[in-house]
Amino acid sequence: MTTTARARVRAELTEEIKAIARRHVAEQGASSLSLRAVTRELGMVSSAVYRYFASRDELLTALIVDAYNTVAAAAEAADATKRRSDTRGRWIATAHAVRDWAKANPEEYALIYGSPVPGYQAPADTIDPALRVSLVPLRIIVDGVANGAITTDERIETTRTVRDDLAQLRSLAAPGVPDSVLSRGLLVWTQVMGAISYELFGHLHNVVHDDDAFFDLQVRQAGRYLLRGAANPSRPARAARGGAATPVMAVPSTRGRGARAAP
Amino acid sequence: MTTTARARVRAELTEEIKAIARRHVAEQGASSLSLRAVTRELGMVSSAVYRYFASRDELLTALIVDAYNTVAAAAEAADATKRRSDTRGRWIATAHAVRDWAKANPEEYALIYGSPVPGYQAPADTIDPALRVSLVPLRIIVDGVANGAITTDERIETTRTVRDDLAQLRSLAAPGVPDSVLSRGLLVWTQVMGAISYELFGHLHNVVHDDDAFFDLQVRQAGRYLLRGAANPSRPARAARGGAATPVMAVPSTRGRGARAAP
DNA sequence: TCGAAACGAGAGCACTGCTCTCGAAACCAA
DNA sequence: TTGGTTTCGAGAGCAGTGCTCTCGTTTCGA
Repeated sequence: MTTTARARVRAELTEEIKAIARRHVAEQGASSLSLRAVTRELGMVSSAVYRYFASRDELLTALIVDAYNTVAAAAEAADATKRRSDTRGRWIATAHAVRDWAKANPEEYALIYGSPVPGYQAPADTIDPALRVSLVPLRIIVDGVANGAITTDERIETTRTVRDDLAQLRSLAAPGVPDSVLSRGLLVWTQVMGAISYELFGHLHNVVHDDDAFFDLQVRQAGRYLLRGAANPSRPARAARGGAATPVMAVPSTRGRGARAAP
Repeated sequence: MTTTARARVRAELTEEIKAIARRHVAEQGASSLSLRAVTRELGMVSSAVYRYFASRDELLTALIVDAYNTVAAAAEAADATKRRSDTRGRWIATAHAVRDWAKANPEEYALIYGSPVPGYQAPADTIDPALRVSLVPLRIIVDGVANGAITTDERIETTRTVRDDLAQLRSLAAPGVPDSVLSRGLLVWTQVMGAISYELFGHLHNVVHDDDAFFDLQVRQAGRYLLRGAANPSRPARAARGGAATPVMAVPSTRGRGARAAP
């Protein structure tokens, strides 16, 4: 209403600067983003951009915030395609959505989940959007525990400090989720992000060739673990129920036989 | 023997350049590494460094190779402190060693496991040292399968292409390890790296405060999964056959009750 | 011993982020 | 409508960067 013409054109120009910068980042990476190149493309002179962003880092921060929000939106949308009670389906869909976004926007992914570009400071503006992404898997876990899809019989040992951390996280975003499941959830989530980073940053080159199918396998395997936890040690590979701990060294050793095909 | 004086001083100077560059990277990050600053500290003029490294990227590549080798050495040393049959202990020690190195050398960790700094090319010189790191957990898994510490009864479904990838990896570095365990191993390893990256890059700020204890918890939890796989679905939460399992839906729903302490 | 190779110094190019100044335009209140 | 204030873009300039090229000097190897 009371938006003056100047304010409107300012908002538009700010958005335009971000759009061009985003394209440059997507094309050549964040480290080689040049303010001068952006303003050149806008027909402006380099000093003019400082009316809109105080520094190059501030522009990058704006891009980071946008990136967090778009990947969060993608995750939320994928999550919403499944029935709320379909814990496994929601998990798989969310993980794939994040990876798909990452593969479509690798430089933006690197911008937010790779090494921090400037020094080490994470500006306060970025923590809320960053949190928004993590809330998706957390909600899935909350629902999964509530409807029984996630088993809660696992027991963990840890320090008082970690239990406090988990309690705080529970009170903020994961009501009803016991420590063991909360820790398991963080575990599988960091696994998803680690797998995406490993793939995108080339650490699986020449090892995995069918990236799509491999990620799908990993996400399903991790999902199974998320829902059920680790197998009980007192019921080991042996068929025995009578206790029977794992028979260490009872399996024929395959050491020293060199490379050999396996099942 | 036949090393001329010139060759010797050249090797020394090359090493000195790398040392100074490494210090600069550790202090201010890789993105702000300046060749001119390095040569200035050496008392040389900027153009002289090009007699030793063809470009800034080539210097960074040398640092990357060194970083891979030092973290690999740290992992190998930690692995060697445990008995070979102690699969769980070796796993935990190796994971902690990598994290300890990462925390002691965060910028170098970011250099090799963060977003690739230059464009996307991973020079051929870096793939062998990078592989060296991954061989440590692979050896642990090979030994664990051989001596029965790792259960092999899990079954996975995936494509022919992924099975081929796994078979190739098995023939190269993991003899005797079935697909399911190999995939599980890659899963927990990417989890470890994901957890380290998450912590180092600040994604757990204000969520986890006792980083050390939390990482230890996660590594132990992941280690349990690595050894045993996920719990069996065919023996579900129902209180089937003597084995005290989780009663699905028999637990009072905690949704909507807000924050509540959990076991 | 002598030609060739390697080396360091220096100047220079094109580029960067960022600061400062200055005149014009837009805003808002009297 | 007028006049003071704020906002804006342009331009020049500073310090810094990676990298190239040239030019004497030093060292090597036949």
